[in-house]
Amino acid sequence: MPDRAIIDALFPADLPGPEHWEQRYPPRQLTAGAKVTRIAPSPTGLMHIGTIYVAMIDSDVAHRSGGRYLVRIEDTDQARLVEGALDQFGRAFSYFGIVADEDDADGEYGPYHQSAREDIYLSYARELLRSGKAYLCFATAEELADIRRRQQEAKTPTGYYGDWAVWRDASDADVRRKLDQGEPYVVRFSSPGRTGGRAGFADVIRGQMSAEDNFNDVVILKSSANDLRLPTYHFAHAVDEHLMRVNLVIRAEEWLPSVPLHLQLFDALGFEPPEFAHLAPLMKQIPGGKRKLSKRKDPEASVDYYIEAGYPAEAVLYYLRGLANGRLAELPLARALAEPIRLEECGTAGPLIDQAKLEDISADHIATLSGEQILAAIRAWAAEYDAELAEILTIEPELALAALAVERDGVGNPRKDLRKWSDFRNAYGFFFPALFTLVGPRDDRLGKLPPELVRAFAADFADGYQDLADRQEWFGQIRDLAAKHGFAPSARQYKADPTAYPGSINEAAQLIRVALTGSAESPDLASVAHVLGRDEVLRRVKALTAHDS
RNA sequence: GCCCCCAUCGUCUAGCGGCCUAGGACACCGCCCUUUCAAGGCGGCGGCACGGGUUCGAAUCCCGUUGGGGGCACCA
Repeated sequence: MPDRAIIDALFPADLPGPEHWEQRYPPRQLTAGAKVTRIAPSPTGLMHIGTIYVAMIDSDVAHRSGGRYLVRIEDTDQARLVEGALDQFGRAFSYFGIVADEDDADGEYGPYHQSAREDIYLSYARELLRSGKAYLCFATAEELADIRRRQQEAKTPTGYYGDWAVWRDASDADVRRKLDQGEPYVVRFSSPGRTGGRAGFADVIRGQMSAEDNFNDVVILKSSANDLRLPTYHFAHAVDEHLMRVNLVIRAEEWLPSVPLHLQLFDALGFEPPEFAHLAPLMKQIPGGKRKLSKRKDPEASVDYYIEAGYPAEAVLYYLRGLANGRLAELPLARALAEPIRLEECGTAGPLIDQAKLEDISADHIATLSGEQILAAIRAWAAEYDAELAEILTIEPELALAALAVERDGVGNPRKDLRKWSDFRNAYGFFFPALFTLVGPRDDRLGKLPPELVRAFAADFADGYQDLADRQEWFGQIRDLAAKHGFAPSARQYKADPTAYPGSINEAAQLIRVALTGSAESPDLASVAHVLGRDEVLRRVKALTAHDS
């Protein structure tokens, strides 16, 4: 046991002991079986879609059980903090409607960001030091690098343990000398584990597990040279879960190997460990294999990717829930969102994120929405990501509604041409004169039709154009003109003798389609024409009669 | 190098000893519908990684091999 005076001198004299924190954060009064869960993002960059995935599960499991779900910000790595990350977290959670019961804004067990919990960590670190369960380590970065190199050469496990852990049993005199010289130190956990030992533990998803026990004397308190004496993840994890009275830790599988260490930490601290549930990580397909979705390499790993593209939150959530519990993927969206997620049903193999599947889900979902709902969502999206569109929609909401009504209102099989809000500009932008560029007779989109024919056809069309209500009658205008200008009455007849016609009725219709929509693909032409109105139709068709300047 | 996790169509999965000739969804292909597209309808392609066991019987249980993923930081 080290000299207590040495240890106490390292901490503020008025630093409270553990009993203070125990009182300050008493056990929660919850019904039996209530789960307290937490999401613990680190503000070192944009939020990962996996964080939403886990948060959604955390929140669902907590609320189903009558428990609490909280957000804890893990900002112990002060060097890697990214400006604005916290704001982005807020936007991301709110976009997906994942609301915390407790966070920095509201909660009895805070502060909920670790950089404000220094005293708490210090208090428990001192306790471990006093009882000899932790020790001061003065090894420099160079010395540690050297140890690692030699271990790798000797093909022995890397780490600070056994004979390598020279400061573990250092004498008080040696420690005092270093301290007197003003050398910075870290606090290391004195692991009770030994090489070759085994550790068993239960995982809610995977059942009984067994792994090599931890024998590494990990750092629990970072360098004394830092302004803030902050803990490493492992130590903060043990202290925070206990004091926040979290009883179920749901996290990604990458943490599985450190469970033995965490269990040792909980035990050394005298804490009851929480239950663990380790989720399979979200993966990405790459040539020749798959790997964990990486924020650095994969744009679709970031939550912002989905928000900026304008995928409806419900669609993304539905997709994610299906990934968590396959059972939910078979259910209709509304039911799947209402059904509980069951940890026992979570898969153990990392699923690949399938963009095509998400888009299919999203298109199906948007097709169930009314024009008003779609417009409201697009306006909210555009306000943030497409200022020009936002302004146009503000000026002409009626036009937007009329455009969205085409093949949507009153039909059994609504159009599925919107997979995300950013698709709107492409699919419906042509309805708005401000977003439409007139098409001339030589435009590539008209195909191979000779410009003279295009001009003549368009002139004739404009001449006799009537804004007929009946779709068949409206289209009759094209049919009649097509016959007059020598187009084949059907694609079949045209195919039978392609040299006899400039094209078929298809090409004739396409001519008007391109003029009206600027695209070879569009909703029903007659409906489009009605929404556009007679004047706008004529303006666009007459542009086809223009002569080269 | 050491440790851990995982393994059913291209993808997500159902399956938890006989109901499996392995079911569904997405993707893909074909046909139908059709003035284009998006849909929709119908059909098709396509899988238990491999090798040993256990058993009357294995996708399902056990062992091994291979393959994939992750961990071994004063990052989380």
